[in-house]
Amino acid sequence: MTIVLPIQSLPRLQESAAARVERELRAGIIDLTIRPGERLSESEIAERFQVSRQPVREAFIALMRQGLLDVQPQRGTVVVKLSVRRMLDARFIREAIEVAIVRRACERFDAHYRDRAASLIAAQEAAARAGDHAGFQRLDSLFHIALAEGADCMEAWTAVEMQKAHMDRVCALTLHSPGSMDPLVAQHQAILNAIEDGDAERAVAAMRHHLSEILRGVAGLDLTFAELFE
Amino acid sequence: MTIVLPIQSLPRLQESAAARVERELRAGIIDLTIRPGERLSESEIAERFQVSRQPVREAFIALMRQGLLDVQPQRGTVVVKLSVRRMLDARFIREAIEVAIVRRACERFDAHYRDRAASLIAAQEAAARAGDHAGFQRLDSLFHIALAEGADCMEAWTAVEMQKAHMDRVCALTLHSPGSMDPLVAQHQAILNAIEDGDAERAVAAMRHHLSEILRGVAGLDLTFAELFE
DNA sequence: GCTCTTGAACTTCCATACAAGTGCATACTA
DNA sequence: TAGTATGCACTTGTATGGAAGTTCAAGAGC
Repeated sequence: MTIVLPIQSLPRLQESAAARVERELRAGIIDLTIRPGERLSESEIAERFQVSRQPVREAFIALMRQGLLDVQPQRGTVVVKLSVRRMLDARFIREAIEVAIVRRACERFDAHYRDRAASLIAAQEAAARAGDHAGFQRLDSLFHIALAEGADCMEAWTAVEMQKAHMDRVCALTLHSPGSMDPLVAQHQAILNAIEDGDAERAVAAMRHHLSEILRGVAGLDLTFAELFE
Repeated sequence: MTIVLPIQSLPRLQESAAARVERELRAGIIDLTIRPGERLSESEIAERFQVSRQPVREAFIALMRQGLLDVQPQRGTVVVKLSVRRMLDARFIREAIEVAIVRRACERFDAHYRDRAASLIAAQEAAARAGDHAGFQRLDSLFHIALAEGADCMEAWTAVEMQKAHMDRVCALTLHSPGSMDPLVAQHQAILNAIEDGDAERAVAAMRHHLSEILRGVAGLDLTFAELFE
């Protein structure tokens, strides 16, 4: 007797061409591999990815909605330049949502997610010691996601993620000195401690502090890299 | 001597076909003219709007990103059903951001926007007396926008707008009894008063109260209209 | 009667061709 | 020389045909 699995209900195994192009372009725009102000064209990108213009176009539109590309009809498409204003707007929105998340986490945050958050902090310590900045940043993201998931706010996280990109893009300019990651680990620990204690006000304050410290090293970058800013 | 205006720098006079389709479909989905669970198809919509399938496809993708359509590859596209969970998630995110907006408004809110907000409240009173619910809802939106604009947080408003759709969609089911609009006007007035006094805590409380009252009449609708909910 | 196969009728996804608009270099005119 | 057309090369926007995949029902085989 064979069991027939409902294959049709599974998500497609391979992501669409449009999704792949969007994902890769987005990563490049955020880590500044694709430079702010750079001119892109549908046909050029299509050739690079070996697909037709159509999926590229869909990716462009999606990235435009995220505020990462500026599609000018019949004129061209450019990567939007960095902007202090946009970065601060992103921080404002992100802080508003993440503060609400930790506030809720103080009410509902079961042991499973507490353990996960704790292990992510431990992993960050290791990454900091090893000087693995890329890994550190990935773990940082996972920590924030764990908070959102534990507070049952994943929809809110998707809203945060869009804003986060505008902060990450500016932060990608900062040089990563050896000890720069340690304070961030301590801040994560402070947030988690407050949540475990159920102390909402302390958790909120810790999150606000953390989000402000993330942007610590960006002051003056708009002057140093003036050509990348609008 | 003739002055040549830089026409090329103006935005295109006529919106693209894709934008038009998206705008009209979005409006229909939010006011439930297009019913939750209904099956759409690119070719059918293309024929209805007298355009090709391509711009329709782009509109579908955009609406999928907003959580309004569910595009299933090679299977079909359906209008996502209403969801109490999604509505509450939207309220959570919206409240987080709008609370932050009024908090900031208590610090920076110049006379121009104060007057505008006040006149919008007056207009809402008139609409309420006239029983013009559609106009009332438009003015409600404009009031919240005025707060965001006055607090210099327009980017935050665009984030709110996406979430607002999921609340509006459920609210579109409620019957509008004659006196149902008056409390909302009073709540707007309370928010504005607190902002004028620079009393952040009172403004925040007023906004939270307002947002909870908006969803006052929706309890039990998921049972009355079970077929529209997932 | 029940199970399995198969094919037709749909769907979304992608490739290609063409339409429409922009900007710039070049040549022409006063 | 300065100013003005004009055509070309480029862009994004739209239309259309076909590829790939899903669903469903009719019919063959047992």
